[in-house]
Amino acid sequence: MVESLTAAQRTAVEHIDGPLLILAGPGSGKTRVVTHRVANMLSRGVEGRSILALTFTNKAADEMQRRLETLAPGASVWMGTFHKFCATLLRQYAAHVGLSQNFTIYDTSDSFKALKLAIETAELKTTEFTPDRVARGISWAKTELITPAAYRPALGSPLAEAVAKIYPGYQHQLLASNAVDFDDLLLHVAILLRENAELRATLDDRYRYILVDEYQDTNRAQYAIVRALSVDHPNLAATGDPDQSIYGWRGANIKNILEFEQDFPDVRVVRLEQNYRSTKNILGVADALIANNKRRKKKTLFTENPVGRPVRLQSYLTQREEAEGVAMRIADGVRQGRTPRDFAVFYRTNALSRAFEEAFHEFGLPFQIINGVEFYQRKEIKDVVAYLRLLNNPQDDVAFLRIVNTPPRGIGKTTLQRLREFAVSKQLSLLEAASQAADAPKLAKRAVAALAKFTAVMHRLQTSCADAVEEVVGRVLTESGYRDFLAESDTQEDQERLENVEELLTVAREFDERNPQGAAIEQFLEQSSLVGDTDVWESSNDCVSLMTLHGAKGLEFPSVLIVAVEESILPHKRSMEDPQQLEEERRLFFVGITRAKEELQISLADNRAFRGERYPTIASSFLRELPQEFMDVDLPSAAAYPYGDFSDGAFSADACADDVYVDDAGAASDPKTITSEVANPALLVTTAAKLSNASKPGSEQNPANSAGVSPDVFALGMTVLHPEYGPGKIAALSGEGRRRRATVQFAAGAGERKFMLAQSPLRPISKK
DNA sequence: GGGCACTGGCTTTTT
DNA sequence: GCCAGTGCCC
Repeated sequence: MVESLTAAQRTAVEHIDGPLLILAGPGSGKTRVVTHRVANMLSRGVEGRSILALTFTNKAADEMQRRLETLAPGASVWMGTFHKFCATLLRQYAAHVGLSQNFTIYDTSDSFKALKLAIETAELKTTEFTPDRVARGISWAKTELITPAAYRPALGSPLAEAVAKIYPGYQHQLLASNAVDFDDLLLHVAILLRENAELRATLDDRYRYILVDEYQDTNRAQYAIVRALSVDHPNLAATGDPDQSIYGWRGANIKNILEFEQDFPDVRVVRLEQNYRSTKNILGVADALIANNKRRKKKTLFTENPVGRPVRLQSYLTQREEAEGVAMRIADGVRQGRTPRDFAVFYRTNALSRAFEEAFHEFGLPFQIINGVEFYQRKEIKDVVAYLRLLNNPQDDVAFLRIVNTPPRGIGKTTLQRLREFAVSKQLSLLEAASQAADAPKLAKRAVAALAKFTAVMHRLQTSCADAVEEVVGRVLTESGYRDFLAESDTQEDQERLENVEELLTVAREFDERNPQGAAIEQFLEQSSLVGDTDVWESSNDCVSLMTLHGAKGLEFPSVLIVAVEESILPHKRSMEDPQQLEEERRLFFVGITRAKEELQISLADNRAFRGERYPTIASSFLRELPQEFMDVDLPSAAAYPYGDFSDGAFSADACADDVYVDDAGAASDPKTITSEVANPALLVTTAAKLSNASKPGSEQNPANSAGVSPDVFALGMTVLHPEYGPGKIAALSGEGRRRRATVQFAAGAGERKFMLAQSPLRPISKK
């Protein structure tokens, strides 16, 4: 097996003891090297159980596992995400940090609720800062390994002061609920290792060989964990690529990889620079782009692959045309012998996916959205899972509050308010408090009875906890009344919810099949909180994949289309000010480009709807960093203003490398760059004005819809005509002017629909 | 106590 | 455009 490797790859594969840093460019066969290395270690007598392979995503872990399985069938090497590893460890040592072994893992929205509870309990006012920002502050502290006790607000930062006030209460709330948030999984373990020398030594010895994938994405907590396990046995192999560091926003510290060599002086560094994935054109574009970053380790990417087709840069008039154009390209490709799964569409934010979904529907192209609204995030699924959580961990207050009145049992705000007061005063969990509700002062008889009903449900369910998960879920659905509640509803939404809930039964069954020895609900819950449903994504589905650029990391496709490459989308608005964040945006683009094996199209639209309104766009400043020698540029529309000089070859990376962060005035002084024209405010204004005139008939004050009717004309009870749904009656109205909305009840089976009147094709056919 | 309608606020990316 | 929180009415 070793023969098929290059010299650099072989060096990495044959390295066993001592620290190793593999700097692996995109498509350089990193996973192959890592798995071969593990196989090599095993064949040299290293025990599987002493090897620990940590990844950042489940996807990466699965892929590694799969590839290792073909090289060394049956090897039992621990592979998984940091979070999963920490969860497993923490279950063993829960008592050390004040948890019980059956603790719950809160996802972001659960944590958010816990935070609000903490704020309420402490009767703190957070008028100044939204819980959202406080949550981020706490999360940041946790990834920096700062405990509530150690937290010191930065001087002169009101937000930090708010965090300082709330953080201890939040952490108390979590511990009282026997729960952890995502950051806690790492934090608790890192602290545990720091403060318990004996345990640290034991684990260091247990996991003698550690591999960390995507090392550039590790945060301080992860770094601390890995370091703590590599003191006596510093056999740490880190793989990564600083150019693909795209998680700085959640605390990833690119320094960890940039300074690896200082951390481990005897490290062997291997550079994998040959790319086996992409064509010369694609790689050329990627390489030129990333050369604009200053904070990096220089790498020379090269490939022996064919030149391939030029990279296309394509503009469209509207986002709709972009979506249709992309769909059409893919449909063409399929006609010429490709298959849908060869294609992927990448966008910066999930919100951009909609236009493509619609266009793909229209063209009859099968597609799947990776990490859209995840299954486990859906309300109905979270509801049912909350029952399981409360069964598994009766202290889980967030779960309690979620389901105590779901389905409705006549338990309202006031009741819960009083119940909470009672619980706090008696130091009880909410479920305990509920079962002693009769003793609570201020609680009405009716409320006590309603609570008793709920606790009775939970007690009945408790008796069957040990059964197969599918059975438990089934009983939850029946006993709780949730299934009947959904089944009796006649809205279509609830019917879909019912289907999803039934789907959860399938998920549970599959889980049972995989864990025949009757693994507890606990594992099922852990899976549901730590593993998204990305596993569903398999190349087995012959679908076009739609995903964010972040989601694309680690994947590859024969043909890639990156869309909406526009200023304030890529780079994102929030990242444009700060040079470091801007570099991260560039890396994100780089990651997207380097996913492509054979074909790449980069596109943008001249105007785009945002929050329901149209805006003219500005081409991404990154585009001018792409060398046109590798490209085929098609910018047909008049509004392609930023590209006036494209054909002059003003786009070499060097020409622009230094003024990436320069403000408008600075860039405008150079007439040869794109920004020079983008930055011309006058030009922009003209374009904007032209566009809004073209796209909005009628004046700003008196907008008319596509049927030429002003929104003001519509009135409650009026009969209206829709070209597709036919006649209907206006059931509700709200808003004013452009934002005026109507709910229309249609006669012919179209049901009830909502419209923005100014954009709808509705027209009145009779007054009242 | 529950349901509905309206307003306002916000939208990056994910374990 | 969407959701969540709020306030109002039954």
